[in-house]
Amino acid sequence: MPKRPTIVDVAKLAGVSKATVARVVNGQHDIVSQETQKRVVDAIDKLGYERNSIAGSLRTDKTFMIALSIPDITNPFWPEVTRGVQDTLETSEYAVVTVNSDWDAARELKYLRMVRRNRFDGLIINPTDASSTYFRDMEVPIVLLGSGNGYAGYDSVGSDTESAVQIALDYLYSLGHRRIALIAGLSARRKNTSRYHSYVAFLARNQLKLDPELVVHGDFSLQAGQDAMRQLLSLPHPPSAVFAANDIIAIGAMQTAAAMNWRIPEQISIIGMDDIYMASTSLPPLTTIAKPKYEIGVEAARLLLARLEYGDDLPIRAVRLPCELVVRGSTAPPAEMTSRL
Amino acid sequence: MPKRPTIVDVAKLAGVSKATVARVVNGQHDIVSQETQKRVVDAIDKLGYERNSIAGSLRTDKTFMIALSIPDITNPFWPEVTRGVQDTLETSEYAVVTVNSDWDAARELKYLRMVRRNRFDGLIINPTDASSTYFRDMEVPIVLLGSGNGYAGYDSVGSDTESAVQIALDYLYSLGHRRIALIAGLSARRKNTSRYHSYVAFLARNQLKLDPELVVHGDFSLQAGQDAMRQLLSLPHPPSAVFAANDIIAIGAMQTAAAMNWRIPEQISIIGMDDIYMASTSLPPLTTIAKPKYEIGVEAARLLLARLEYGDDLPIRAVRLPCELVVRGSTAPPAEMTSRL
DNA sequence: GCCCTGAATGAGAACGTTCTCATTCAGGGC
DNA sequence: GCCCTGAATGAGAACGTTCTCATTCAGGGC
Repeated sequence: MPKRPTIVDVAKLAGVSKATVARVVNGQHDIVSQETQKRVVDAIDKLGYERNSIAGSLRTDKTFMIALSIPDITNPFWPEVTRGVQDTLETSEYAVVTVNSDWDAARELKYLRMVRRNRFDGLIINPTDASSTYFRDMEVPIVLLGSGNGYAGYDSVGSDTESAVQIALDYLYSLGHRRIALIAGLSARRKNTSRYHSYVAFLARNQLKLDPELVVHGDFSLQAGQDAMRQLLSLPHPPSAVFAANDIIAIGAMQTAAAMNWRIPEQISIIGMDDIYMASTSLPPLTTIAKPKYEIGVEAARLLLARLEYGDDLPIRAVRLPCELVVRGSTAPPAEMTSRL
Repeated sequence: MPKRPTIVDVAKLAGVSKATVARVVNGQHDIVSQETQKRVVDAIDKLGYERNSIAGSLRTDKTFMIALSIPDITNPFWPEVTRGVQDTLETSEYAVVTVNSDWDAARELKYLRMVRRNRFDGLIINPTDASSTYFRDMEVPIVLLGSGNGYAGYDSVGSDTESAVQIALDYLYSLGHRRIALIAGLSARRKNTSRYHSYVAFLARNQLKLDPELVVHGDFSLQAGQDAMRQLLSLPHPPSAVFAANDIIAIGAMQTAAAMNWRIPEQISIIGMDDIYMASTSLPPLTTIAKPKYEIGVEAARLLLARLEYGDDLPIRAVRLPCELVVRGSTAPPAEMTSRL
């Protein structure tokens, strides 16, 4: 395999110094005379020269590589976020290395070390709980995906979950529902507590009584949704509507309802959160709160680009993007409970 | 921001040459005396030295970066393949840059140039039709995702779609179905023609007549599945079962069937292909042919690693992984058509 | 005619590794 | 005591850029 041509080969063929070739390659056209420029370009074409960005990175300490650390690309929430990050960074010539932390602090730490070793220019990360302490030594701009709670000093991008929950619950209320259940995610994690708080606030605002039987906890799985729904529908006085902490739970809940011969939405309304692709393909299609997934990715990339350009001159920003109610087929006004077959 | 320590700083502190530090850092412990080794390790710890892999890459011409080019990470088929690639390459210390070609040859070409410029060590790609000619100048090992037809000279990993289609159709036949429709993908693309051929072969093998009305073409979208199903169910003599070219089409078909008040699977059986996550969350859950997505990614990464290690000494390999029938709730023996409500 | 200015270009160090040779030196054989 | 061997270590070039200064030189002002 013949060696690839370098800037020196081009310089020799064009009869100029490598400094001049570098000027042409890096687009400082104004500084090089027309005539010289042409000679250089011709030589480049003739040799098929391509700039070696590794060598450039060594000199400039800039790699144009960014790491994106997410829990799992296989989880339907993340591909769109990833796509938003990729599309935005690519237009500025950055390449994105996506890694999956699997919510595992040890894996995450391994990737943080990779970021340092490979001299990546920046990091966008949905952090595990443990990572805060490691960030200190990163020496590289970091943008957080998520609330950013517990990570002072970094830009962050998240969605406005609190008001989104209010929108969902208000919608169910406006349909006439008064007995509304909550299937929350794992109570140990902060964001779910926030959903619970929003739920309590909603009840208070509408003078509704909090019925502990209507609040079920579980993780974010299909199974959790199925189990929770079985529990709710077995109550002596079941809810007429269910708000699930995410779409996967909601779809699990719908499966159980269908299996127990409850008709959705005639006998029970269900509303989810996230608006993953599946939400539109379930039967019935799921009413849900759409999180701006792609935009979250775009915005995170923008914050990082700004930080890369201006460094610490910029104030820390915490961007909260609005969510949106998407009404599909899983919600309707409540029916008389007695009409159940 | 203080400059990061280099191998020279370590050498100075440990009182040895940088060659010796390099030997320790690169794990050639046997060559360095115990005593010297300890001094070097202590110095590394004290300074917090971390090897600069950019500088190493310049010298060794090895970047430990791999590019993975897929159509779109947002398409539910690809995240699992991606995960398989990432998990496998990471254990060999490679980082993976995932890019989305969007089936666009110009985008793809842009990424191929990036691979060259950044001196990536290898490429795993699901190629657009146009790319064959560009591969010549890549000077880097390439593994193809897909059939590899039309790209002689490269390793490839795909699934055995032909026999998978036979398995699906045989299953429907074994349930008693004799009037089986095919919703094919775009006929312009080779792999769908292959599905059509398998369908025709199945009919011939079982002495069934080919009814052109039972073959509908479309693209791979939900919409296409919906339209095709409407067409099929409006026939004077509708099919009792439908084989869809992928799960998205199948789910679209189920939605239309439900909207037209056909009961699945009692009145119409539907079978898909791919086994994306959604297939298990639809109502009813979709019977489908599971493609080994994660394994495809793993195998592609393995082929690439082998090629990176042994170069042209290895023969070209075309791996075909078996598919598997996953029976869920969308298929059943055919009912009397007259029992339709 | 001389000097000054600024445009155009070149020389060469530097980035932080790796890797080839060269050098040092202890210990054993005679 | 001398030589040889091999283990341990060091010197310094090289990878291909970028970038700072230095140099060249044409043209204009006086």
